[in-house]
Amino acid sequence: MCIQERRTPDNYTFSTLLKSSGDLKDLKTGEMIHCRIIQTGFISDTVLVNSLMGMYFKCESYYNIRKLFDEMPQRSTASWNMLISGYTVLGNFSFTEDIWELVKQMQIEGVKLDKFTVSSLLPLCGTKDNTGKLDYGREIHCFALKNDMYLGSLDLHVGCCLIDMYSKNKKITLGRLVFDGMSGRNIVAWTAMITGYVQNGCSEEALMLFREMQLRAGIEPNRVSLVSILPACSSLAGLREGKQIHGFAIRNEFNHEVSLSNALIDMYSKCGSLGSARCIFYDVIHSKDAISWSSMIAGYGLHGNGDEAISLYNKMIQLGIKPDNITLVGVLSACSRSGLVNEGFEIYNSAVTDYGVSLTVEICACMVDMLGRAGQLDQALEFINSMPMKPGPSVWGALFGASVIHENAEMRDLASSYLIQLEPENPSNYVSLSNLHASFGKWDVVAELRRGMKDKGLRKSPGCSWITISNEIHSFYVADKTHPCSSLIYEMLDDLISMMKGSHDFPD
DNA sequence: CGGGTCTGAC
Repeated sequence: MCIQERRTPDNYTFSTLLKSSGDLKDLKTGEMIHCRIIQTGFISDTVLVNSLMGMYFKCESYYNIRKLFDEMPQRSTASWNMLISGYTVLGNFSFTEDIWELVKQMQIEGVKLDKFTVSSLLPLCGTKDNTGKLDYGREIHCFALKNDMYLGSLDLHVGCCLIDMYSKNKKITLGRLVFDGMSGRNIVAWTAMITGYVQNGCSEEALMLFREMQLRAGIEPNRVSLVSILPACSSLAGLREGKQIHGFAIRNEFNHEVSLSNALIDMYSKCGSLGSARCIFYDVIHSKDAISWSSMIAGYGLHGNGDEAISLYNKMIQLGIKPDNITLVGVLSACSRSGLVNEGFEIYNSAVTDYGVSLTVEICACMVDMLGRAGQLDQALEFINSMPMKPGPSVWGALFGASVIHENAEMRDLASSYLIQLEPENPSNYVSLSNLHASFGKWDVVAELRRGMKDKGLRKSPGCSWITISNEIHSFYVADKTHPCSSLIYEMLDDLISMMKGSHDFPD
């Protein structure tokens, strides 16, 4: 070996090393570099401390970010952004103060908020559980408008965050406005908009945009965009569209990704093709996750196959995959639909005590539905009274449905009064009650309910079902006689109804 | 020195 030249590392050396150890999530090496930075006296370099915080962020070591932030002599916008990023992962309550107080503090100290700050704050303005902070989101949007983020065109990252924020707050038209105002839209922007439509129940718009992206903008879908669009196919029962996407995924070798397989399992089972769903499920050999199992279990339940759902659930447990609250909803609704009350109760108890599944209002609704459908209305009410949280509309809705089936007027009226109290603006609550009274011939009650709805300006969009037969969509509404084959269809429907009534599995 | 879109539920 020749004589080695010993050089002192400078801030660029450290910065590069920190980036690498962060990307590798190598906390140990990162900490060693941190030591060297202290030893060499670089710890007063603001940019270098920001790099350190970035490394700790990537290594998920958030409390070190706070410590560095508190101890640094000079802070730049990037330092504040790092701290805010830590908050976005940990949530508001893990550090001592409120994040919005922090933003206020930032402004008091005269630190300029930049596009990074804005795109870290926007995701906090739209949570999935509807407790979004739309007002804050709008304010940040204004801030972005007034500052340099709209110079030339809206920064793509900021734009995507805005679309996402508006769609999580159920303001999809505002999201679309942002989308239309963005230039140089890339696949991420298109996918953010498509996802917004899907999450707001606008599946047709989502599919239209997905097509437009490919045909007009010439952008090839990637894995994420395929995963985003598949639920739109599921909710429209669009088997054709779903199969096309599956084909595209195979051609582009996305089909071995778990997330895509999971979305396909769900799509196939909701589009009536349980066999295809099962094929995908058994094809994902190595990397099945809780979502794969949950989707398949729910699929069996959806097709009335309660026993299969239960045995798959047991197999999942045996293999050591931890069920979560959504798995439990799937298996319990399968039990409910197949009348497997005892089995359902057993699963419920073991999930809560053995696997630590935390109770959600959806799980409770499943239990009420299961007990209620089986005619155990008193037990259902007892369950509601023992719930650890406030029973929501889904819970009372389940009790209402069961009381109607089992003709328990007292229970029905109790459930109905809660429903109307909880959701006075939901037309379905009045319509189902009105239809029920109509079936008894109590037209005065019907008239009163209808008048009440009219006074509130409530209208229910009529239920609709449809089927695609050789490229043509045939749709049907209540008492719809407009289809050319109408008389034939009703004839068959009558036959089916009498067959079902003749079966022992039906109560009437 | 830092950022964006993503699958399962009554």
